Amino acid sequence: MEKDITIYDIARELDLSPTTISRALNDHPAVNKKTKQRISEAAAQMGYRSNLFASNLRRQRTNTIGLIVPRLDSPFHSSVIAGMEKVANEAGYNLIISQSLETLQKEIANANTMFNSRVDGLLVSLSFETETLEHFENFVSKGIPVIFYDRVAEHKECTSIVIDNLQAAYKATSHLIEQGCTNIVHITGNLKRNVYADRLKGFKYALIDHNLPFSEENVIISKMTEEAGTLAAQQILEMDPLPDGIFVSNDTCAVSCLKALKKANISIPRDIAVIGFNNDAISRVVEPNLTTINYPGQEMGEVALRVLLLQLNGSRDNVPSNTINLRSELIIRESSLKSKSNAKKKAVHL
Amino acid sequence: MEKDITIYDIARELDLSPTTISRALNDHPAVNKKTKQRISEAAAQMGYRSNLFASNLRRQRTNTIGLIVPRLDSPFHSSVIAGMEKVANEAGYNLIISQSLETLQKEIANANTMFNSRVDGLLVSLSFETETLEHFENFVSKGIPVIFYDRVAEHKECTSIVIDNLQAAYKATSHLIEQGCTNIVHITGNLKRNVYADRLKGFKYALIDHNLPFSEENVIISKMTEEAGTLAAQQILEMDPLPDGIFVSNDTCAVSCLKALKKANISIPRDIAVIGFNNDAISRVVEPNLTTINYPGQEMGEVALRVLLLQLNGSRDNVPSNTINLRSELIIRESSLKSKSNAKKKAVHL
DNA sequence: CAAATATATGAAATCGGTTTCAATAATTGC
DNA sequence: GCAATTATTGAAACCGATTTCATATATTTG
Repeated sequence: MEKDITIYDIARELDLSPTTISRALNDHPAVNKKTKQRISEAAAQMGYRSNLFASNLRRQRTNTIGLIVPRLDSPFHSSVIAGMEKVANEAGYNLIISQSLETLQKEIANANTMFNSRVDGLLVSLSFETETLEHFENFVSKGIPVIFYDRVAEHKECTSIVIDNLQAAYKATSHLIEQGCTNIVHITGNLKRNVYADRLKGFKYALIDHNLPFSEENVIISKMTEEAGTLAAQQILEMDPLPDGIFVSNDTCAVSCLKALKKANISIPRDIAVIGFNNDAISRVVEPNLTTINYPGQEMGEVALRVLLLQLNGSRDNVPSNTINLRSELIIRESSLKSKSNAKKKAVHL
Repeated sequence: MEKDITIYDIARELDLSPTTISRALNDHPAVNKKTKQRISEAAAQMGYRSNLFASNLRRQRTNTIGLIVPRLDSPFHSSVIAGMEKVANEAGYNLIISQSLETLQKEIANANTMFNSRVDGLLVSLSFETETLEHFENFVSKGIPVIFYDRVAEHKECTSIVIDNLQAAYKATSHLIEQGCTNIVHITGNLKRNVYADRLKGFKYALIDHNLPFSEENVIISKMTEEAGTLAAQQILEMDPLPDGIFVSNDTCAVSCLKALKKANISIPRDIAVIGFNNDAISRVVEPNLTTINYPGQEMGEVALRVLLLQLNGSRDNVPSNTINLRSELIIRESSLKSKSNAKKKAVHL
């Protein structure tokens, strides 16, 4: 446990001032090239490492970006994070990550920690419970950029990054209708969240545009977990008449629902067609393969981080627009194909 | 963008010294209760927030833990991280996360970043390519605890957290043999990594103990991805005679292999029994359901972090042991049950 | 009641870079 | 050859909290 080498040690060694050492190590133009050379050699040889705290303290920035996510153990969020880490790493930023576990209380606590850690920017995907954005006002009023992605909320100072959930749901529902479904159930999550509210809207509009009735009873609000899918299946099995199509707001829930229906001797897609959302790995494994919406997680993460970097480096008012929409697509697989003849029609880009 | 409130501002406001403010905010016993009360009220009212850099600079610690992981978008690693975040958060630590993407070069770069960020401790699961632990010597020689988990390597100063891969593989292989398999293929990853080397050993020992021949040709080394599973299936289909059992070192690869075999009209488990590793969600979705080893990701994350906290807070020599073994278990499902009569035998704890 | 102890507070140094302002040395222009 | 400009370096203040050591007051003890 030897003590750290500081720029003062290097300065003493080379008989220069700490000022020059600091400048040289930051590649400041006002330092002679040869001096720079000598200094960087000495630094390497002496095993110097910069003290980021001293630096941060003085410059008032941290090169650290905060991330608050509902759950870390979700395929979608882990691919988003993978994308974020990649871009952040390349740009020399650290990522501090915390999870709200879908509770408002933890989301607030995490936001405060991030604020005290003085992150340069914040990325957030909201919890189920969140109603207002008060706990992010600290950031906004200090000019720290906050970016919402996927589970977003309107804020005039903040950029949001989403896919067009309404349109995706509209396409999915329309596809079910084209397959001959007339009595479709929609399983979705907490309607406080845009993703679920928008998908419900898309579902509803598709029905209306195709002259089908919309009924509240055909909408099941759930936690969207594996268990929730099983429960939803039970609920569906008690419906009379049975629906002939189900549009579920994520694949985890869609798959467990599908499995439970199969166990009850329902034929998929003949009796009931099923569509999920996310294009998780399980959607390609379940039998029949699940029709779903391809959701660009990694790309969303990369875009979110790039937009944040723009706001950090560029001028503050450099924000191109308040909401960025990423492309998503309907991936048609067996679970929704009632008419086999349609099987050729592969992927519909939205 | 108002300027920050500091303890000096509070001191001036209350006509006290910064020393007292600092102590009061840290709940130091030598400050009068009433004074503390006044100070914390003033702090709240003035919107004070502690400057962690100043604090870190002075105390020479960061309350930050570094994590280097091969990939963020893996079900196993995301559950590990979820566990770590939970414990870290409760203990008031931040987690800085980066991914090596299975390359040594990025692992080194990330380790250096962590070192410069002066993390209080480091958690690592090694990349495929890593051969030596030189890039962690910085930490060790400064007394910064480094903990390896899952993909570990021997280091006399560092704790490792693993499951007993050898035993798990032994049990899995023995189970295949009990089901009547006599010609078993093992698909696994880079043997530099303990997890794969140990599983190979367990595979080999089980064969030997049951008087079955071990042949190098029955071991397929792959990247363990979805594509690798499909490729491995092709390789297997060209074998003559076909094997009657396959033990794969992860579920992703096992499932894609199983799917490819089914597509080639191989009956699972009748023609070939299949066992995976990890107990990912897909193992419960694929048909037939996949026999696999349940791998306690979340728990491993929690334990890793708790051990690290012990080393950070307790005495440096408080390390209970160099290697911590977590329990894993064989979960028997249809994909390996050649004799249906055995179906009752549910889970074998290791 | 004096001495000893406990309680409460503050002055000043410190952590290690960064930055402003000033100074000196080297170079250029006319 | 001298003024003007440019290149290079340094002294000292600063960022904001923590901590050591000292001091003043309050309380207890013999």
